[in-house]
Amino acid sequence: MAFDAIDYITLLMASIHDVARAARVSTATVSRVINKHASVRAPTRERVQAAIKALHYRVDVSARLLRTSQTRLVLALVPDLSNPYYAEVVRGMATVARQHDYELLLCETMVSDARERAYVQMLTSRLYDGVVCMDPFTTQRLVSEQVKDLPWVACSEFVPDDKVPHVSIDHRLAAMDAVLYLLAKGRRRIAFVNSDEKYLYARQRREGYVDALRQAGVALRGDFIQTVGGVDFSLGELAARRLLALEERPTAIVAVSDTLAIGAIKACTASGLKVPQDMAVVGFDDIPLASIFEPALTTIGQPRRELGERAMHLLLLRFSGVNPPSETLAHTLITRASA
Amino acid sequence: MAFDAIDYITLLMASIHDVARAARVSTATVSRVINKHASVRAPTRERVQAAIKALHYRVDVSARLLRTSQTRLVLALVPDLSNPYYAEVVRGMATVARQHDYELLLCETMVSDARERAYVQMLTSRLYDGVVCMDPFTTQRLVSEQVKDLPWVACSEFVPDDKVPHVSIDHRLAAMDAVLYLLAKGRRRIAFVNSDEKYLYARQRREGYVDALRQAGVALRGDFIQTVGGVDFSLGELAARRLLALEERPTAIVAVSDTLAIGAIKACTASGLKVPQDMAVVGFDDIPLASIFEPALTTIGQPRRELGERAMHLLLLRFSGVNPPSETLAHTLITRASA
DNA sequence: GCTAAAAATGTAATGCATTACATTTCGGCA
DNA sequence: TGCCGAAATGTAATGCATTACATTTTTAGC
Repeated sequence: MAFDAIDYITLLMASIHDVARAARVSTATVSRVINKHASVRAPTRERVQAAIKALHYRVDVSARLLRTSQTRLVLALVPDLSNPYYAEVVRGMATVARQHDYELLLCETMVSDARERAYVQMLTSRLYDGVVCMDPFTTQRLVSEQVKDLPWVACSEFVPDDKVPHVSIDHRLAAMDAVLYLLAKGRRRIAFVNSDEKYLYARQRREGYVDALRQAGVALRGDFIQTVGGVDFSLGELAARRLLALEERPTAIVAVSDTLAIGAIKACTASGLKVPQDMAVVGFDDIPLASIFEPALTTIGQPRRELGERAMHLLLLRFSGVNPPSETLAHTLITRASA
Repeated sequence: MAFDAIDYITLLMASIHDVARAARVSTATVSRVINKHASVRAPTRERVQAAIKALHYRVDVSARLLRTSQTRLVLALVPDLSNPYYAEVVRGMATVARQHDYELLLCETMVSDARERAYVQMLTSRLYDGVVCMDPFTTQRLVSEQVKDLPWVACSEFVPDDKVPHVSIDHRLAAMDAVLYLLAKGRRRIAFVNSDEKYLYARQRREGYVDALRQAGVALRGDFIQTVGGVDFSLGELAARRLLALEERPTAIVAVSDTLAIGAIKACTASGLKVPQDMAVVGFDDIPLASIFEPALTTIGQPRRELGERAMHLLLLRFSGVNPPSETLAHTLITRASA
């Protein structure tokens, strides 16, 4: 590629002054053209637009930002992109954001630890007009202490009793529903596969599991609760293997995510058990795979897209100075083959 | 919460001047403390840090940016987050980026169409020091014409013969390997399930499929190529159903993604076929699910993490003014139960 | 205790777009 | 043709951190 005139100009990154000079107007007029103010005459506007084009001019967001302190950028903090749960939630957020001329950016937060400084730096950079946080509530509590002046809403995970608005299902009730369903099907020996109690959902679902059993008068067994620290398929397998190694095996498993449930099913069938006959399995989230897997997964469906949409709506409300109430959306028990 | 002094200050968003005044130093000294210059005496530094803390001061990135034109932010353009392929690639990018003090942000680009303006605006905002693009090459071509002055590398997808550095596997060869493997297993009637040829990988893999059959002297059949426009499980099912409806059914399927392959298997078993006996299926990408699914998926593995890592390395090289050569990484055929 | 060199700190220009307010130009009407 | 109000355009201040260069303070050596 030759080093021609256009490249040269591009290299210099034309400013609004260059455009103004080229179009023989003032910077104010250029700014008016850029921001579509009505009071610019057509010939002037055209001259300016031609200059913008010729010079490859683009607004420098940082300079604009310096005056308007608005980026129309929203940040979504997603703990783990390999968890298919988040994809649809994020899509809900992005859709609503774009309807209102905001752009959604994502940051995967759990990639490495000991990044708290970078994390806080990012949030205090004033580069984003707001944040939707899906991080574990344990993290949220820490971070929100340090980040005071940024419109902030929580989605799925939230600090209970906090003034930060959030959108979520009722995790405790959802887990109860799963357990009650299994009880209704005649299962008594119900195990619980949990991910990591740094997540509120994990804590509350465990509580729901415990409460449901208690209500039904079924004795709790500590070794029926397997907490494996994540939601990978392999961790589901691990949990199931442990459960199968017990003297008295469970006959049903509630897992806090579909991926764990699928891993568990895999381990069960691998050791010759039939699902659901020998082992009923209920998952959580109704990820796309849940209906495809064999056996198709009975699961607690979350309105994932809606969760994202509502979360973004709450954030937009915060932008306009309102402090909206939190919302609890309805979950659904989706019965398929696995239980 | 009471409207106390600290809230008030926070509301006003203290600037470097406020800190300077509070610490009885100049703004230059505050700046030096912030940026960890050596030449500030300990007592001064402490005074400044105390003031920063007391005033809840945070650097305004847009102002800093205005002078330094560096954000240490890198943008990754990801077409589709629900495709599990990308999660690991992105993780590779993020890891390398953070090692070099860059933060990786993601933008899901295929959420809605007719967004090209927003897209270009985002890329010309000068808010990012560089971009790693995984968008379909058809899009890349269009966009890169409009975005001239941003360090740019491509990952997996790329515009052939372009000067933009990229990292990818050899898609054509990979598809050939899949087909050759099936041929070696004695299958002749091999179908191909494709996603969307706006992706280079789709085009090149189809070419590989065609070339492999041609080399083996197997006649091509147009109806054995099913292009379904995406990689959802359900599209895989759709493609398989179409193939099964043919007078002369294929006995093997190569799908351009594991999700399509799994959908196809599902459709096959649903109509009573046994995989791999009646229908051998080979997928692409070796997503986590591939080894968990029943039957476990034979697939072409991509070094996903490494693709991301290398792509970010290329971008970092671009930052230092180098125009590095593109890289082709090795794929692997991973044989499991499905073929 | 004095001086020169080094270290610490300060001054002020700079980057770029926005916008309140000031000025010029235009169109319409007498 | 001349004048007025409206429309169009221009002027210049502003936001905030960085940094070259200038100035002050400290330190070391004698």
